[in-house]
Amino acid sequence: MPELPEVETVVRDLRGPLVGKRLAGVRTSRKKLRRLWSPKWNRAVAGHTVCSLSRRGKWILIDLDGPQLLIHLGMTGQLMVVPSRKARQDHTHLVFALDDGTEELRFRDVRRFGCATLLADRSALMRFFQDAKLGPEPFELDPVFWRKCLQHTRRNLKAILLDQRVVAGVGNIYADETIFEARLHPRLLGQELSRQQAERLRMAIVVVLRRAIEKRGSSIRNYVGGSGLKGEYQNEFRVYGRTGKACVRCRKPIERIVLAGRATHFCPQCQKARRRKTAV
DNA sequence: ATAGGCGCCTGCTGGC
DNA sequence: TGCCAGCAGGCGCCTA
Repeated sequence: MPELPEVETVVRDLRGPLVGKRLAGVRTSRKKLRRLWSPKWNRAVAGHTVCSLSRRGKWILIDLDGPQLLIHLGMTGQLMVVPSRKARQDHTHLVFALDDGTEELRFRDVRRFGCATLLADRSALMRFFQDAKLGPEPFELDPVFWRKCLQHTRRNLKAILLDQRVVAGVGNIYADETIFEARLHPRLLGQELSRQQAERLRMAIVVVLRRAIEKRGSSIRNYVGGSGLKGEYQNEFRVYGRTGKACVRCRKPIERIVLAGRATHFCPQCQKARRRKTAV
């Protein structure tokens, strides 16, 4: 479910119900997440107030006015504030009681590819992202840096867009939609792009992600934002999940291949395999 | 440097 | 109808 637009939607939805609230206590399930929640963090969190919520790539950052709570939703993670009386759904791994305990913040993750971790302060947070070599936000992607990432690599466009060190937040859906928007073939190599094509791709990322955020992300399967409202961008997919269906531009059937180990959808007519030979 | 494969998990769908 | 392979929005690790 969660790529950048979905994570951004969750963060926006949760600001209202969460900012200013005090975390009273933490309860954990026995099942282990990818990065195990350490019991000693329970005390480190208790009594702290949520100062702000933000997003970095696909990470959710909860600033506890000192300690930094970091959550990644993986493939199936959900984060929501609900009345405590409401029955806990299966696969709820972390529960933070809020204020007087009438409400709680719940982290639920069916496949447990997500994780939650606590860092001591902002500088630890900086170090965390540095160690991960997390790339820039798509909306602040410097054209010169971007070109450098493409110029000398023999990786294909799909692999490059999925690489969080190049640009943070793009996943499988938005990679396909972005490459279609730029009218490039996903199998093209970074080094094969002309300067204009590289710039077209960079702008396509921004266009696609902005639009997806406007539509509150994509709800395929059962994704809902932090408020329980569904996303609508799935109704605007032009290639993702449309194998065999007519291209919205040229009516040719959309094809599905595997690149970088992931299902990849594209229009064989609109997205040319080879860059046009430039007359020298 | 880079592609490809696997593993981590659970649940749903489509084809037989 | 029932079963099971295949597939799913992420990511880290290993090998060649």
